[in-house]
Amino acid sequence: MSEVTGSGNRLGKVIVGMSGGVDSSVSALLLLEQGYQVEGLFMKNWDEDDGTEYCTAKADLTDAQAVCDKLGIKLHTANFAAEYWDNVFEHFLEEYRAGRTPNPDILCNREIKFKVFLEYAEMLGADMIATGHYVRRGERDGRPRLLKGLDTNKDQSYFLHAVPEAAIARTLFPVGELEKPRVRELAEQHGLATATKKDSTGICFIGERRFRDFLQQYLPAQPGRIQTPEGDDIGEHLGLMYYTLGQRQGLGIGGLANYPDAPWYVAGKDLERNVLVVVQGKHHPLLYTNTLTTEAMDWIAGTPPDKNMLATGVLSLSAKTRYRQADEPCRLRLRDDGGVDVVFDAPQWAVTPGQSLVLYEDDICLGGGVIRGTAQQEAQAA
RNA sequence: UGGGGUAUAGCCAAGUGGUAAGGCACCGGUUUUUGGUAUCGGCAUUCCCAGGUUCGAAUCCUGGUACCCCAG
Repeated sequence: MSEVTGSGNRLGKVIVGMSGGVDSSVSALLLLEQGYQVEGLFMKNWDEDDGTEYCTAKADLTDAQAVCDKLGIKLHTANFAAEYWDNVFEHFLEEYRAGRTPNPDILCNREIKFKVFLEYAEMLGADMIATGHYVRRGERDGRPRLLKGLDTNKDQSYFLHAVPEAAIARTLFPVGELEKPRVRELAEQHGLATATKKDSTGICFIGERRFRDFLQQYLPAQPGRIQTPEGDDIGEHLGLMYYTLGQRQGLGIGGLANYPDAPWYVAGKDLERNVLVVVQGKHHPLLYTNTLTTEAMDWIAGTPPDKNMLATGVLSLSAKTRYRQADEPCRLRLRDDGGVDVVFDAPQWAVTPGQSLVLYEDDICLGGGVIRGTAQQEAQAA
């Protein structure tokens, strides 16, 4: 364990995005030990009149401040709520209105943390920024690459796949080199207030909440029928936008006289008829597909892999269709509109439009794109 | 108002004299920087109602009530 040097200007000034959690706390600690000139910045990007949320944001700021005090570094604060609303949340709602299931945190990283925050940090004189993400920055052919975190259980590259190379080049990810238990251990050893704080979940900056109730504040209910693919009417839904493919909870479908005992899962949305299509059993065939198409891709390198290399299959590509899912081997074809057609070796469960397909070549995250649909889904729609 | 059948938790449903299975739903915890998934736990002092038989009844008997089916 190197000792805290404090002085170091030779490595430059780094501003760490401090969330009030243990990961960003330890990131700041590690950078200090490595000899950087470190400052923190706490972002508040969601203005909520709701009392409880206000309190957790306030508690997070208090924690971030406590850690900075302990480390002897300055903490800046910033409010990017306007940018968050315009560049993340509006799009989030638009996707839901279209019946899809967006991942706002991916946009939040591209638009806020690695854009607005980066620019703001540079304005404050930073040479680099840092975050508490579990990813690593590597290099290939002299260019920076986004790599999975060393702790594969915590890897967060899925959320950063849309961040461009130029931003990756200016960011440090100290905890990406560590296993999570080690991060907590370091926080403990250095007496950081966040050492045993529970990991936060829920939409970044918005937090945990009853999701359907939250959406209902922005998207009015539009009740309709719940039906099986055969057309049997077995229940009522509150509005197609409140459900997502593969969802089990919240359907309210109890035991039915002429059906087996298995639970029901959402398999599709018929926007025309406002019907939620459900199937029974986790392994119903309608929940599986091995092909999908995406919207225009975000390639971290700025350009897609070489067409010939894709065609010959020399690249061993894998991809996931949602966070915390094993990468699955696949092949892909580039389309002229910037999207890709993907074929997985094995069928994938509940591939969901609006979520992102993220591509990997071993540990290297190549980029990804929003899932438009599967061949099966398009056939159903037609 | 002749015959037959069924009444067990929000729903489906086992149990036919020995002290209420199971599943789904729902609620809570865990996992998780999206949504979702998964996982663990909770969930009928009581079996349509009222009497009776019995050491003991959801289970047997009697009388009601409700619903279903077939005959009208």
